[in-house]
Amino acid sequence: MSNISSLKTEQGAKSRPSKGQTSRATILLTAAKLVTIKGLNGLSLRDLAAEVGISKSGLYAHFKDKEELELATIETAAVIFDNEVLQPAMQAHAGTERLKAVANSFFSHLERKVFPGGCFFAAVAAELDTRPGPAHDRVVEVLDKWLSLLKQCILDAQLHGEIDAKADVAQAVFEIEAMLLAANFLFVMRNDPIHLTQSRRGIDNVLARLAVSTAAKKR
Amino acid sequence: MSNISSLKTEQGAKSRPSKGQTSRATILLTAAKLVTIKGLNGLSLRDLAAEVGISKSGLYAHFKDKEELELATIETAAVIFDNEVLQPAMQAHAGTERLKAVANSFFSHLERKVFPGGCFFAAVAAELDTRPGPAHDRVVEVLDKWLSLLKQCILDAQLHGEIDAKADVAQAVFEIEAMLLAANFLFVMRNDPIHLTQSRRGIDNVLARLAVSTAAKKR
DNA sequence: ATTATCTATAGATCTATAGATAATGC
DNA sequence: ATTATCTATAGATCTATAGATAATGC
Repeated sequence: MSNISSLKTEQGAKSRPSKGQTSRATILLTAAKLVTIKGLNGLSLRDLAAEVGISKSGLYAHFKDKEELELATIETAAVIFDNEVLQPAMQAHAGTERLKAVANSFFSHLERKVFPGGCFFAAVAAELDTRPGPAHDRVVEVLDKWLSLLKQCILDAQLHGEIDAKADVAQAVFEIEAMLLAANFLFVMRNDPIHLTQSRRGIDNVLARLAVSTAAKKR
Repeated sequence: MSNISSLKTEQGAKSRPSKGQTSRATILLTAAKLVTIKGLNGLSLRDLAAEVGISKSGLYAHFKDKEELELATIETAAVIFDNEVLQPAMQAHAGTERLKAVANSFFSHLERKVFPGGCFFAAVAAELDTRPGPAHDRVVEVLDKWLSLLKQCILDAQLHGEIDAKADVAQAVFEIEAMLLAANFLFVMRNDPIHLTQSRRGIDNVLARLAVSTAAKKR
């Protein structure tokens, strides 16, 4: 509760936001965090309004209906994820170095609880996987972009000779993604950073195998 | 809708169950399936009653309140998972053979859509990870038992000399679990069995590495 | 943005009743 | 055969809460 609303204090203690300034951005940041705990479905406008500190009707000044709020929340989460995880990793050199940087910034965003319920898109994807609609489609888009980034890292690593040019790229992406998903799942469930270490080592193990073994044929 | 309720026809067309026989078991089977689509939270008594074909009040003849129904549903899912995934695998010899059997029966239960939304416990765990309560605790128990089984397979494999006795068991369990979680996540999301194949190969890759490399030191 | 209000739906409770079974009387 | 009783259910209804809208204030 209070620990969530306190997160908006990042805006600075200097100018305490007057109620009239409780902006769309604040609503969406709060919504994005709450969604990882309660789910898109479980997030009620009442709870959200209370958490933000405005009335329920105040939300309707910013969003036509709940669906519009949900879609905007997803966009906000995508921007946060981009800023917190993707952009920092793009500083690293392409290839395995960048892949490890992606993993590390992902782990960091879990540890710092950028979203209290772990990776926003893992949580929402699991909730929406069997429920069609625009929200589902948008989440799948973000995940596809994420997997494309992982794939590009593998391809670059091949160009740089860091991993075997004959390696099965899709298989490598699957295994890396598996390590990251498991890190999120287990870390959120047990709140034990050991799982981040295990995931990091798991990725290293995958990369080590691909760097050496030229015998890894596809069946 | 209809495809879910039709699943109870396994009881046989011979003795069409009279309304008086619409049993607790039918309710719980239907509930377990629906939960993997709508979530524990998203499952309304109205929807469940409609799906089963009884009135809302009929549900209260079997369960004190929704929480009792949720807990009973989790128990039912645990029994189904045991029958569909764990028991078949226990037929295989202990060690890597059993580990692969567990994975295969897990994949099979996904492909056959024993639960339409994929692995019941992965779905519910993701939903409940940050929401305390008896349901959460019970789900964690089931997952712990599951991870213990994977661990025992690795230990047996070490005894049989199938994998390096110096291998880090917890790390191996993490990596195997990662492959299984990713299989569920991606298969449910895309409905493409390629992800089951990738997961199977991922597990083979982990086991192959542990069988050979005695150089795999921790850190 | 607020307050007041609306409609739909959530979980839950109550009363009535259908159909079956058990106990009893003749 | 009769009466009492049991079990499982339907239908009506209650309170709380969901999303949503209208009128209004600053």
